[in-house]
Amino acid sequence: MAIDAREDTPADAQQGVKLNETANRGSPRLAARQSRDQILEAAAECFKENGFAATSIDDVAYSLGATKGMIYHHFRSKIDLFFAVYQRGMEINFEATEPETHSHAKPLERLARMSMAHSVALMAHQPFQRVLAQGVAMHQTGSTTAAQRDTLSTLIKTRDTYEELFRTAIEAAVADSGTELTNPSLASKSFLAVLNSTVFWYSPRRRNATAEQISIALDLVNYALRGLGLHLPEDAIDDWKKHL
Amino acid sequence: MAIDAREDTPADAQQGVKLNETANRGSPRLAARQSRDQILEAAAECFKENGFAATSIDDVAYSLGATKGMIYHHFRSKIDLFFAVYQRGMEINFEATEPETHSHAKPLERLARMSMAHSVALMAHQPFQRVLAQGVAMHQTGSTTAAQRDTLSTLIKTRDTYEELFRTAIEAAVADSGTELTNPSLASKSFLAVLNSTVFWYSPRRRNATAEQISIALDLVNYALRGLGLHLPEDAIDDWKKHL
DNA sequence: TTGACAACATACCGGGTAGTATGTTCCCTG
DNA sequence: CAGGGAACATACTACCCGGTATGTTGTCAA
Repeated sequence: MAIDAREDTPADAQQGVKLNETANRGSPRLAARQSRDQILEAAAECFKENGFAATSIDDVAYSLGATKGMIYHHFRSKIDLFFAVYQRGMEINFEATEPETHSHAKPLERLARMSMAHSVALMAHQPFQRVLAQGVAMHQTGSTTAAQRDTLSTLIKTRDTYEELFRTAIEAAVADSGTELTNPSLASKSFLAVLNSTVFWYSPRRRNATAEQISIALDLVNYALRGLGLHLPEDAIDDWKKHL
Repeated sequence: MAIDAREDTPADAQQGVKLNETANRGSPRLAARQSRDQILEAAAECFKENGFAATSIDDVAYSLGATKGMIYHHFRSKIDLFFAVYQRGMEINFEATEPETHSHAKPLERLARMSMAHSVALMAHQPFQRVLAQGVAMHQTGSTTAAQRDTLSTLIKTRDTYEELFRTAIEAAVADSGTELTNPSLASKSFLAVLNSTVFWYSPRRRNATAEQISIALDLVNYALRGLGLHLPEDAIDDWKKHL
């Protein structure tokens, strides 16, 4: 009986689409998890659209066909909801990229694989990624209370360790190529700036845009690597092109 | 008598610093211009700190030691103020970069000079540049009324022509080098992404940070050019290093 | 001198929104 | 088959903030 749990298509999270009123009947814990996930996706979409400050809890609730009470049942405050979305965004990135760091491939190929994974994940989960960007901007400035600043700092540290993944991979690849970087910190910042640039202009064309995303990612990775003085071998490129 | 007009140091635009109460006595037009400029800088700072939506007119007024009435005397609405700041930011960029486009130097050097000018201006006027970024983000999403969307579109077009400056300079430099770009649009986007990346992490150390800024800009331009498959000649690099 | 106007400050209004307090409806356990 | 609690919805409040209406002061032109 626990399985009238709906397989929600993401498209279900649209404006005014009432949640199945007989839903959330199974294990309460499971139901809560699903609701929470739906809130996170809806919130990510809203935050992406209008930014944190300009998004009201009612906006998020309405996009779920639910009410404010529901959201405050799952999250203590608006900022808490934002933090949760941020965290989910980081989880997405880690799950996409971290496995590649354990690859036994050569440093250059490992870096390339990480970069491709990162870039594609970025385009595939745009709303969450824009929230990440907002969170970083938030951290540089004023997030009112001390408690908020604390949690935010914690979240940013997660991001820092994520960037650290690339930093070490970059240095390994450069060292392996026999060259050297004048300013490793700046280089890795620039490297990620290229990969992250899609956040500001990319929006998926249609369903199953993965081919398009891979193609873009390949170009970006190529550019970013050349900036470091590295070059992706032809066979590796062809390997990726098969996926499109 | 028109010159008790103060030479305002930027540091004067601090929280709670009352404007000289006997100021703005000279030509009313001149006084208005000064007030307007002060508002623009204060607003840029506030928008940079907390973002457009989270910044109140009272915030901006308070940072000037003035009141809401003063600001509404110079600007019709909050969004109008934002647009004015945006426009000022674009003016800054054009004044810095556009002269270099008329240079008779070789395409590569011209592109390099443009990029350096752009990058340094970006770091020297950070608050305005962050407002530019916000404006772009705003444009991608929802800016309520139709009139606002119109003016915003106009402003974005200014930005597009600015990017066009780089686009053509990039293609000229690449063509001159004998190579070719697989995807010119993506390449120029990546190129600017590198140069613009400072907006998200750079904050000036102390007074007269121009040396630091030039040094950073040089690294960024180097990276961005290599991404295109180009290389800045050593003597050009040395030329810039003299300025530091 | 006067009065018109620029350049503000003060006072106030109304809509929107974060957060809360309180129902209501199921489910699941004992 | 109670009744406790999870998972919401409804109703309400208090506050913030954009915008306006109005007051005040100095200046300049006639």
